[in-house]
Amino acid sequence: MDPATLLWSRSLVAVAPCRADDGAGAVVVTALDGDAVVLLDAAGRALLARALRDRDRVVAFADAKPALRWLLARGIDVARPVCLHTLAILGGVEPQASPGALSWSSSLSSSPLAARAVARAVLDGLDARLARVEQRGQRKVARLECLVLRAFAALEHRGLPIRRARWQELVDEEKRAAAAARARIFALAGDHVARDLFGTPELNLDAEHEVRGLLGRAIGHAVDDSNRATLAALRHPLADALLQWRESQKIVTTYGDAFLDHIVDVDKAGVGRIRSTFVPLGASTGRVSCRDPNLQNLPGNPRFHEALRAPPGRVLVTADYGTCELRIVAELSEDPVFLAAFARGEDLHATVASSMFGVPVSKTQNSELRQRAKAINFGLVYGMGPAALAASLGVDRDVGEDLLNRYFRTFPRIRSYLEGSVETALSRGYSETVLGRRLFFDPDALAADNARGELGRLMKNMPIQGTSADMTKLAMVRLHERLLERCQGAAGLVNTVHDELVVECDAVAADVVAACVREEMEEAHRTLLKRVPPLVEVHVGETWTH
DNA sequence: ACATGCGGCCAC
DNA sequence: AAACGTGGCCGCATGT
Repeated sequence: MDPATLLWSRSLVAVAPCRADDGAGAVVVTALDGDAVVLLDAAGRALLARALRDRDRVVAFADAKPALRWLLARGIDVARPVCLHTLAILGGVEPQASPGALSWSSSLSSSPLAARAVARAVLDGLDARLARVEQRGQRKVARLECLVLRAFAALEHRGLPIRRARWQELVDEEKRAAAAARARIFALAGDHVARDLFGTPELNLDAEHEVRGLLGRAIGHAVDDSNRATLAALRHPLADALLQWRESQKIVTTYGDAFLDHIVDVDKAGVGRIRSTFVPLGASTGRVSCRDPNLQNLPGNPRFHEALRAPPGRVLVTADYGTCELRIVAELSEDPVFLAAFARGEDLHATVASSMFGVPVSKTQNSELRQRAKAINFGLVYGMGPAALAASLGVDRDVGEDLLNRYFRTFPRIRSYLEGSVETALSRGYSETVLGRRLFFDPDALAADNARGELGRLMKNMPIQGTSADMTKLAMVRLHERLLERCQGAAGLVNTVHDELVVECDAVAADVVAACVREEMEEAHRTLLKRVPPLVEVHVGETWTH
């Protein structure tokens, strides 16, 4: 069929990219009544670009994100993608349940013939996948998850800007620090470490059991593990040196050579790009995961964030939802003190402490009480118990228990909300976010005696963490479309870290873009949460700033 | 050469 | 000391 006719006359098409003999690639477009191969020469690209950016045309893919990224690299943007892979996850379709899935879900087919089979399988499978999604009540979630793939494809395509040489310097500094700490360790260890003929210590600091053995010999005190808390509690120079070595070595190994290898396209100003893979449904709660490399756990140290710098004439707009998860708790529990504190823009931790202890509290007045309230606020999101609270505050268990009792006595709505989360999940078999995102539990796990323990914490946490994910993804969809309208390709997302967005744009557009980011994030919040106002903190700078 | 589990640790 | 949620990456050790 004539490609132009097929593309313009159909509101639903399946698209599969493939290699082509000319090397530029091709796209197979399939509708219910025919297919067309579009070669990506200048004319083909123009035709596809016009047809696929049309908001009234749904474009289905086997696995949309890599396909969208492949198309973006060829100047083609898709306004309304649908992703069968995403629908399968939300529909609870096991990978084994769709035989041959691997054969047609690969993002780039080797020939138009293979791509045609993929596109037809997509069209054939779409209704069944949608039915499963509908059956699970995940239609709204599916719509969001499909639309957000467009933003993620663009984010990956653009890449995070980074000053390669500066990052290398920081890693080199850590290499020197690690070597110095290593020398201190072996000096302090003395005869407790065996040495070879040349005096080289025969102990591998990377081997946890060898480190424990050394600690046992040198300090005369056996330890069950060698994690940071244990080493710190030893209060021994050797343990301190080990902690310093671990800290530096972590940077060197995780953010060193392997990380630097991901930097590509370094420009004349020394700014390169990292194009990671984001997995929008990477976490069971609805959160995004990120890999190769993970851009969601970069060192918080400002020196590293300052190495993430836009090219000359460009800036980074960074924005995050302040106290996002506690606002969600306030919304869902309807606790009057929480709601009032957020409505008035108060310091929530101080207000909570003041309510609990009946005395005035601020960052300067009775700040130790504020610290306790903050620890509880932080932990309750995770379904924390008294022991964990005591540990995080460095107090005895019974003190932790008293604190938690006092907390729930002061905020009974929070207790009943959290208990309600568990009851609802146990009776329905799933936990749910504000948008309606569901996490279904294994019936065997629900039937287990300890379902209220480990599973209970997950049931308390999922609606909170998941609603935060709903909000950030909604903001991404809104912002991506807004920036396309406002700035064409000149501004775009370059990272997202759970409750934070990072956008790169021209310096002269910084104020306009910052306002867009704020508005779309606030509007995403208001779409989901009606009782709590949004708090979006926005920064503009040449580097990633907090 | 790959995969898996684990301890440890980075982020939110 | 830790006994709270979600991830990914490192090295080691063990398996195929």
